[in-house]
Amino acid sequence: MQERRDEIVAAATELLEREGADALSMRRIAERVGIRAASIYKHFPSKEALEAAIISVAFERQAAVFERAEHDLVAIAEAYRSFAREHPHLYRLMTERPLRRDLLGPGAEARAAAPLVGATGGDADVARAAWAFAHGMTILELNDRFPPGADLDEAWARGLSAFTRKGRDKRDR
Amino acid sequence: MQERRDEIVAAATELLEREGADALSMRRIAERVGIRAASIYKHFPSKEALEAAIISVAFERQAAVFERAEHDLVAIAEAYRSFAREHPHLYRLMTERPLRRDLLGPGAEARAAAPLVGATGGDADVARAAWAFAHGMTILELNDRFPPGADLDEAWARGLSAFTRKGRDKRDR
DNA sequence: GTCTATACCCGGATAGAC
DNA sequence: GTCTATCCGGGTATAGAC
Repeated sequence: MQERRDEIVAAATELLEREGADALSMRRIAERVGIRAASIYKHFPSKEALEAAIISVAFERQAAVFERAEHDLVAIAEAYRSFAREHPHLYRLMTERPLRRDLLGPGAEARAAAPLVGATGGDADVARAAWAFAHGMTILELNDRFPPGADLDEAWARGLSAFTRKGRDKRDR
Repeated sequence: MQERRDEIVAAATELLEREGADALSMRRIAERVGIRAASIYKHFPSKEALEAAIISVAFERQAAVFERAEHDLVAIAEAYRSFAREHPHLYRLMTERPLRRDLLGPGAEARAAAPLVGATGGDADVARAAWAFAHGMTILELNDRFPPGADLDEAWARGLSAFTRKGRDKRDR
């Protein structure tokens, strides 16, 4: 009977994506499933555990998307940005707090990260820098922090060129 | 009698820095000032307005720090990271939500941003990319998102070199 | 400009019956 | 595994006296 568990995670994810983190209460989640809030505790020990399940599924979805852009840093960056724009509340839940890794599905985080590591030639420092850039652009855009007229495509291009051989050649030519 | 107003902002900032965003309630703030929560509404129309005042002061503090690192991107980046590590909860308040610019002190945001724009030679796209990188590194570090052994100094160096002439020369040599 | 009192709403979580 | 009932806590904000 893991089906009910999955159903709760799916309902919670949909609620989060539609209405944001403030709407993600045990009562609202239960309402969507058609049960009472207390019953969720038969499937998850705490709200935190349920959130970790939401995040685990989201990592797997991300991994599936990133793998399709295999080994191309620019394509991965585009997929990263698109995922966040399509699921802004989910993306925030995934990134804006420390991760409860002990509650995540095993390997989920690593699977989501693998394509980027591959695309940066296995250099972990460069991969981290590239991720930081991508996350920074993404979250600042979601939070409306750039000025209204800002050309974000151009800012992305300027930043990404730092992490690609081709980009450096082009800029320094 | 703006003194009381300033006193409230100072008390709220201290409370935020010590105990984090969850502790920042009108009741807790008032307690620190030695008044009742209801009295705060004689000085601020809403909690949001009080938060905006906290952020305005924080921008001015940031501006003062960044100006000391004038025109040197690496020095500004170091100051940026240091500010966030010294005031993590304040930094989160400043960055993790859309800004209520209509409630901020005039020019505060621009003064904090000016040193970075200057250091990137006035190229707004590069300045935005550099800011995104710095924010991404900073917030991911604050949220413990990098692996335990990660060499963040090195990741910072790799990313920053993208935005400096010197860095590019060195890497491509 | 501060107080008391309160309206009004929400949250996570547990006990115990069925 | 679901329910009802409840505990216990918290929050922003307002009314009206002083």
